[in-house]
Amino acid sequence: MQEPQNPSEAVTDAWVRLIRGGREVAGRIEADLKQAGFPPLAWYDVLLSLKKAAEGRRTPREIEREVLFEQYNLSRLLDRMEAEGLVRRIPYPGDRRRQLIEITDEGRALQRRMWAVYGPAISRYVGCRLAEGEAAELARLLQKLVSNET
Amino acid sequence: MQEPQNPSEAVTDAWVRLIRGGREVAGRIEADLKQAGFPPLAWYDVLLSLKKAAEGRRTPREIEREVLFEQYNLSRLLDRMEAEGLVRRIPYPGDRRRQLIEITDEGRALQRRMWAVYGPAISRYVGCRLAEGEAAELARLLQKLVSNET
DNA sequence: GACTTATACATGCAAGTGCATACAAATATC
DNA sequence: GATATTTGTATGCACTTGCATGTATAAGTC
Repeated sequence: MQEPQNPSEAVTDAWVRLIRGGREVAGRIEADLKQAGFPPLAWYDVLLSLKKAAEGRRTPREIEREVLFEQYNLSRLLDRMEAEGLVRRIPYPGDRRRQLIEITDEGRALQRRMWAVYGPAISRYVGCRLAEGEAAELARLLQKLVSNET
Repeated sequence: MQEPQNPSEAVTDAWVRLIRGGREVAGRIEADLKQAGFPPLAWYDVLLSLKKAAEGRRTPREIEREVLFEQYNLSRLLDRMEAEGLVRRIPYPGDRRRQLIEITDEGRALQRRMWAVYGPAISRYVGCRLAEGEAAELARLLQKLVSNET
């Protein structure tokens, strides 16, 4: 593999816009959620991850990997979510180190109510600004950034 | 303007990858910087913003807008950077509410030393994964997300 | 020119995060 | 099967961030 040199202008530009754009759009969407009285996106990510899982259960490790959370960070987020009755920690059969996080009915309900704000926000701040083909192309290019090399 | 509906799958996908990809790549780059003993990217952003400015000076407001920082956040970041001798606060002529932030020689030096790590990191984690045209296309698409509408 | 409003920056306090490390159970090693 | 290593999760502490608000100066209004 080629030793890394200084990046071209196009590459630097893409990188800067990736960060700035991501922050900008995330900020707008988070603002919509907050204004509607909802918790941050991280909560939604966890709820959705659990909802998609079989029986609404996942280990913390699985959630971490899916939503790119630090272990200690997720641990405390789950504390808060459990305190709100959105998830429940249950023992992992056959391994007492582990645990399963299970989404509650209340958690499912919150996920649905958040989507009613979140979905339209994605449309407003992303969908409305890109043609369908552009969105697909953007997704494809971003995909290339996260493959497992280097 | 169209009332926002639920986003298409391509749009949602682009959004999710934007956030996840941005976090992932930023994490890798920050890790390289930290490992080299440097402060976080936010510091670099401020230093570069000042360096590009005429006489190495900008008001906090200008910096905020360029790097998308919260006001209170930048205020405290500048405290830390000033404590490290990287920038200096000087009075703004004709308006005693404002101030000018000026980069010091030490600040310029740090920016250069950080670039020696940062530039190659951008190459490694972005440049190496995209053809030149793809990088340009990515930049173009991301650009569309931050124009001033809605 | 007194009074209100707006702008620029700072700050107390609560909440979140990073880092290192602790703790506990499981697995590997001998 | 005792000991060391690894894996999964939690936590103390320092630092950072968000929110609300404070302070000071400038600009607008009458």
